[in-house]
Amino acid sequence: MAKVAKKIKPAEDETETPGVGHNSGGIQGKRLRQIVEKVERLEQDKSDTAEDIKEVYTMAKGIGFDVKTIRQIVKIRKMDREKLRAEKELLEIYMFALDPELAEVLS
Amino acid sequence: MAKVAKKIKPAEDETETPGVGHNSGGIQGKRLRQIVEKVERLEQDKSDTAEDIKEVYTMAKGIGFDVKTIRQIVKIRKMDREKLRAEKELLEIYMFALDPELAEVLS
Amino acid sequence: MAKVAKKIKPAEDETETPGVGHNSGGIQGKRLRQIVEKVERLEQDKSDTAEDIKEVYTMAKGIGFDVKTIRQIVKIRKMDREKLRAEKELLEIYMFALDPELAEVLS
Amino acid sequence: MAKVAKKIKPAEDETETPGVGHNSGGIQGKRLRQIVEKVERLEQDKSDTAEDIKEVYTMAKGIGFDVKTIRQIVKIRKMDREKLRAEKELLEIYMFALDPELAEVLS
DNA sequence: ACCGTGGTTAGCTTTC
DNA sequence: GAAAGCTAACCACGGT
Repeated sequence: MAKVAKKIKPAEDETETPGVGHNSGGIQGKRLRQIVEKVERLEQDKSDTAEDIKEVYTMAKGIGFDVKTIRQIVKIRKMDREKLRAEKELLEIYMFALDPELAEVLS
Repeated sequence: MAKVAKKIKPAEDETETPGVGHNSGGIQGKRLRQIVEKVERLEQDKSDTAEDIKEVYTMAKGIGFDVKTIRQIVKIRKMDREKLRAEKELLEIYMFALDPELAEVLS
Repeated sequence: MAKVAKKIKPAEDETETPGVGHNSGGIQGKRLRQIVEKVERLEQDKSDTAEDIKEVYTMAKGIGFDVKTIRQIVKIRKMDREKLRAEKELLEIYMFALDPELAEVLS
Repeated sequence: MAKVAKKIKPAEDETETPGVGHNSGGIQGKRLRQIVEKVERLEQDKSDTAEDIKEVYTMAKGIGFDVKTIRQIVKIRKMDREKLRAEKELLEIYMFALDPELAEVLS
């Protein structure tokens, strides 16, 4: 179910009643617009970067590399990194189990 | 099976023998590494940006906004933009139909 | 790895031991075959329909219409429908924000 | 580049000048609408069938089968069929090379 | 080179 | 409130 600001109390204080009330043009409406625009800018960045990645692959292909292979390499290296991270995390859990204070210090 | 460099001719010229052959440590190996690392950096950027977006939503939720609503707004605004783009494209197609030369000039 | 039947209990009851075990020729194997064939029939339908769509476009082209234009029109009309749906959804979210109980009644 | 009916001749005969002209409301406009609606109906069929496939998988999952595995099976069987078809085609080519007339009769 | 499809992942929902 | 199931975005692939 959709709650937008479940149980909106009578709203004495503007700063505590955001959401989608009738004061959309007020201070909160401004805030909302800022948030929306911020998200949109970030999503634009994201797809720009995706474009850049595509370009790199296109270039690589242009000089004779096989794109599919490179994708595989990137994927495998990523898996390696994640595996490493997981192992590191496990190590920390062990350390914490053996000596919580020391683990806290080292982290 | 992955073909990495279709034209595996004797390779007299380094610049024409990319791929991941046994000369991985050579000039092409270096080039490949550069490409892979470039892609990895860009993908890191991309997921960093995804993180930022998440943070914005989390923050918005913290000050009382409903995340679902904001997502929906962002989605609709995006659809608006895409629809506009699609209509513009259709218009161009129509113009070509009516007068290809004029359309060419205006584009 | 592919897990086919997580709960591999001793299987006294056929109805609770599906999967692709060694009893492939048994009751469950039969069931599996039915499912696979059902899916295959449906996928056949799907690509048949895709063929039909292609034929319509080919015919349209044959009588002088521009396929790209028609595709664009279809796409825009689809976007219209989706946008309408999205806006309706947003409206509901807003209504919940303003008065959850009333919204519940109206939905 | 977008051509909608490249080089539209002066159009003396309505039946030979479809496309996107200014007579959109006329006989050709009607024809266009029929085509668009036909495509839309077929695309609806297509996604309905896709829905049906999903349902089958959901049901299969419900009785304990692993969906991913079944997908693999369907895919492999499809590849088999295509391979068979390719081999059959190759056989026909051979037969045609050896005895064109006989091949013609058998096809 | 683009479009459409299929598979994967993440977010949202629902249940315990 | 956490865990499981489901929907929808994302991404890589194959065909045209």
